[in-house]
Amino acid sequence: MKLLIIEDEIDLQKTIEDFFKLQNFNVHIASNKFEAEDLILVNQFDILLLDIGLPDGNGIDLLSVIKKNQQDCGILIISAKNSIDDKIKGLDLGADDYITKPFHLAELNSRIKALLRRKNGEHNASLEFNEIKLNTIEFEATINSKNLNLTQKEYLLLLYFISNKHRVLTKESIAEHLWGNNGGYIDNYDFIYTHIKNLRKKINQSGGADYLKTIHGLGYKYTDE
Amino acid sequence: MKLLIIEDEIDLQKTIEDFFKLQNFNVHIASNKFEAEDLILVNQFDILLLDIGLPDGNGIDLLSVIKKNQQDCGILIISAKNSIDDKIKGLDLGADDYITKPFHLAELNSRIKALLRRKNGEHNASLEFNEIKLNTIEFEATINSKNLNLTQKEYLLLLYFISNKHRVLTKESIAEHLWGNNGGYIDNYDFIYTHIKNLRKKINQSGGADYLKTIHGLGYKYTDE
DNA sequence: ATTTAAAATTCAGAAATTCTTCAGAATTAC
DNA sequence: GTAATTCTGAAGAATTTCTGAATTTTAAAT
Repeated sequence: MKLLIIEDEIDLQKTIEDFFKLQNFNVHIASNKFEAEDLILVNQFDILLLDIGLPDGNGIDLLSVIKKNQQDCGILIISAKNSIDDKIKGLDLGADDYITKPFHLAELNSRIKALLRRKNGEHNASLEFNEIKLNTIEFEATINSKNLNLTQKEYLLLLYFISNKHRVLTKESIAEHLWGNNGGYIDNYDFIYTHIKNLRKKINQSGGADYLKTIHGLGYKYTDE
Repeated sequence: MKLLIIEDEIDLQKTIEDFFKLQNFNVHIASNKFEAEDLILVNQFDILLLDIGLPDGNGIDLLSVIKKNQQDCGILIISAKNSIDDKIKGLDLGADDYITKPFHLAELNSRIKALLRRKNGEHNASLEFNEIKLNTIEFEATINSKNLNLTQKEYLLLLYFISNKHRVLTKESIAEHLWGNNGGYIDNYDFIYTHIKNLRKKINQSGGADYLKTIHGLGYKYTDE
């Protein structure tokens, strides 16, 4: 899960970063509009935390850039003042939720979780594919209700495949999603090969079918066609 | 993917060239405005890397030539640090992104990838011709929604034909498009024959008609006339 | 702080797939 | 009919992917 924090207060930045890194989020940080725009143009995020009060101008201006360059990104606005104006403006311009400073991490957390739930709920009804089910709360994968005992990377891999079933995922995009390698050039895919191999083996040993297909020269696809 | 590098520093030129050739880009080079204009008038590029500081004048002048002669080309400007950053960014010169020297290849790479993503996102209608469909995102060709299972070269070949249907494509231009043989002399077309043969066979075995005609002495044409 | 176990990554060789080359056959143009 | 061009199947080369094992990293427990 890729998260961008746009926030100028270093302390708050760090607190939020640590908190979500603990939950295995792939966390990126921008301290001002300029840095933020740079990252937004180049990366795809799942969640965007946007503080309105930035040193180089009102963060609301960023919303148009975000909307133009982010496909399916949940946007949560942070504002210092309890300014109704900003709230309306922000939600109007496409933000998904709104939280005022100061706030407890717990609240931020539950709002983000709710956002993710809504986002996934929309067009990802249940994370399951034939006999395989993913429990996204417990980070657990089961096959005919038998636990697959996946490691973290294996779980993330399977999650990525199942939430993009029937689509070819290139090794580059897999690397980007699982390792946060942001469009960077990779010359060695050995670790992907290994994790794919191990994932396939576990699925197989639990009686799952060979849904994880290799598309030679491109990447992989999870499908039953 | 056809890339033009307009850059006078030989070292940088070479570094970028090697890097993108590794990724199967079809890389062209110009060391000054004069050379660049020559290439721009004759070729269509997907990505144009333009260094502003050229020996024979400010590269910004080239933008009008580019705009006039390039259909759908992503433009990435390279500029020396602190020179005219703000002007470039502020002025609407028609470039899509810019990067300041010195930069890491990884950053250049991710900016170019992002540019391509944005560019493709705009108009990604799937190409089709009668019963054959090309999904340009998944690099997949289907015939009556049955996957043709093409290899990369076969797919690229079919893509080239279908995006130029009813037109005769010479072996020279096919070689240039698929192998990046830029105007170089070719004395052996065996590999084209072989790929054409294999492509025809796969289309045939999936029930497609013989749309890929040989124009003896000239090349090939994809048509139903 | 040390130890221990699990997970992630790297490595080297094997296997599979794709690409290119080749030689001979078929087709076309003159 | 002859020469040039195109087609074809098969072999060789190159590239990509797979695999088991070794190594390093990480996290947990003492």
